[in-house]
Amino acid sequence: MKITIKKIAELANVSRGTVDRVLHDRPNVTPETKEKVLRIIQELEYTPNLAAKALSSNTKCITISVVLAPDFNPFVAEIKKGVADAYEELRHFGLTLEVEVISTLNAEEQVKLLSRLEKKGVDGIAIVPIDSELVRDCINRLIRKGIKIVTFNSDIFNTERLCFVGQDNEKAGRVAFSLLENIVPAGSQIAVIISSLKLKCHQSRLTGFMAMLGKSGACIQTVSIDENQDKDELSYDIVKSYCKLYPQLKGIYITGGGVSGLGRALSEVGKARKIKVVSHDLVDPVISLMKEGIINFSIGQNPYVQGSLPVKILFNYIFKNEKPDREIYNTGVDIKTYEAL
Amino acid sequence: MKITIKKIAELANVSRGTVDRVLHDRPNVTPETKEKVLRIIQELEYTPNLAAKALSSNTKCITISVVLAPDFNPFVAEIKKGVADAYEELRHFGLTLEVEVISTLNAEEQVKLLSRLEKKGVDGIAIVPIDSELVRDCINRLIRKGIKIVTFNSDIFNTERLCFVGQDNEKAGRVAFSLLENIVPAGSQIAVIISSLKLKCHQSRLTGFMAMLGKSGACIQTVSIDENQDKDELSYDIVKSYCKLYPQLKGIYITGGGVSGLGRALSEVGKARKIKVVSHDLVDPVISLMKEGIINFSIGQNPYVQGSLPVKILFNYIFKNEKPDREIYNTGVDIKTYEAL
DNA sequence: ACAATTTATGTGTTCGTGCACAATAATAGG
DNA sequence: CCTATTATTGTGCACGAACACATAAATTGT
Repeated sequence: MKITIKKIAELANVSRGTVDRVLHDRPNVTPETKEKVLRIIQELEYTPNLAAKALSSNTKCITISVVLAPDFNPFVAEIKKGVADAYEELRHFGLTLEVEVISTLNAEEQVKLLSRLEKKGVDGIAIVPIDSELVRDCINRLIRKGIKIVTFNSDIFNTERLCFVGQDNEKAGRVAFSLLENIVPAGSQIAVIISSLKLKCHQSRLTGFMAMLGKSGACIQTVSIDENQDKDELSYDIVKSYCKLYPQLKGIYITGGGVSGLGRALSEVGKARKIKVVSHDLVDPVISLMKEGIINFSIGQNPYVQGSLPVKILFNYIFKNEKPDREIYNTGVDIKTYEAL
Repeated sequence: MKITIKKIAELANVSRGTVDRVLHDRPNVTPETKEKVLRIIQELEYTPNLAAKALSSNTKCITISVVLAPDFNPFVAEIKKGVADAYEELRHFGLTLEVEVISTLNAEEQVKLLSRLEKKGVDGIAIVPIDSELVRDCINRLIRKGIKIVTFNSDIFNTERLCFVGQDNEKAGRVAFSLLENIVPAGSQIAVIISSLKLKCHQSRLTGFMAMLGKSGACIQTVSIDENQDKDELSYDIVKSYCKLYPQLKGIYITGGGVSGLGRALSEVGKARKIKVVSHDLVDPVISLMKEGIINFSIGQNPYVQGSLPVKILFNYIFKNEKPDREIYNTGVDIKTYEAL
């Protein structure tokens, strides 16, 4: 049995127009009428027919922009695929989509782009925000203007963004630990190279990793934690010094970039494939090193979903008025070996 | 710029009705008219507005049935979630969905169910087919009657099913090898327990696994391959004899069920956590054993996609007349540790 | 009390397709 | 040549929601 506006109107002894006004919370309806209609709507569990909705309001399409930096590369392809699929699914409902790619990780440029989108009058934005005051203020301004914003891949705090779609970094850290624990002998010494202790996502990875260490039965020991700022040169130096300081070192967990430097150092000191390595993401240097067997596992974060879900969330909110049911949507913690790519 | 049937009609100097006839390949259009209209359609890259399409033809909805056996359990929840999400996405286009659960792996019952669906007049069926002549014949009969069928999770050969959605088992086998190679010392002896050498999917897993052995640089050796018919008792006996015959055994790859028996045997001979184990799927006994550390990795196969994709494929074919672009859709080879669940 | 407003409610039309039916053109049969 | 038949083409309406506009009821001011 199909519930339509017309049917509700009949049951409530009012016209279609009145039901429409109630549904859209428009003025000029007496409280009693409104309540009566609302009750019937709830009783019959009315849900609007999206096809009809799209058809009738297709003159004024929804516009959603996806903003992403093209730097983290093999990633971006998957993100774009996710965005494209979501669009294909939703365009029939009157969604217009624009993908804006900024070529730098520059906060000013991102703000400039956001301001342009604001002027253009987009309804929603999915963005990988750069964590800076400039961007934060800009995002909050757009949100106050009624533009809906979802962050993905990397979050930005103190904003009223709808929600965030990205990895559960603590879980990723726990998984990294369990992988290392599996591939090194019991009691082994392992070390951690973290991008920056200041960055939330890397902090979380470390937190998750260390939490596992604290558990009973943990059979490896962490001997050192160093920052490499995602830099190959720093990784290189750090790994070289590790090999000197800890000749018994059996594993390294590297939370971010700079894997090439690590690979070079390990090869030079003849420890490649002897010291086991767990890294993150499936960027090109990681894939190469996995192929060579120098990196044993890398933890992926499902860029496809990071592309598709924000678009869907924005659409559901703007078009269907369905609020996202949580503030953080975690994409997978995907364990990858070279063969599993 | 939006291309509609009306616009095409104007450009071709014909009526909407004629364009409609051309679009649906209906009779009574002169070849010249048809060609003219077809040319314009192609030139303007007309794509029908799905919303309008759904709206106009929502009296005669498409009906798709999903048939699955509830045996492989935690799985089924995810499959159902996938089905539900696909439905939620497509119901606005006039899709009706029915999920039929058969409680046995009995071929006759499955045939009975299929015949019922046939009489009922469903448009499409997504099914985990039981590999038997009975089912094969039945499926082919329904297909000849015009019912579209997609298989998932497990395929059935010599049928004209639209396509199959399931795991790439050879890849899974390769991944299993790489996991074992990572977690046992170089040169270790490992053994394989396969469900049945007669079942295609398990064969493929073994093929993938052995292919890796053949590669240069493979640093483990396989000492034994045995069938356990998914039975715990057989696993138990096999593992016990392994431990006796190969005191140096360091790893086991088990391609199917019967993991509990394996776990029991390992514990009894004091080899639990000493012999590393890679298994398949995330059924309850596997999860328990992963928690205990007895199974180190299990390879999942993305039941969510196995639920959602067949529904989408059927819908696209029946509603939009879009043929699937391949015959086999591989769902992921998901490496799982207990922490990554 | 009556016109001018404001507030509440009702109606008609639009979106793009699909399909039933109406109208016209072409052909066949006598 | 005219009618019966068939092939071809054209038109109207329905689907369900949104919105502009039309009407009716209630309120205000004088």
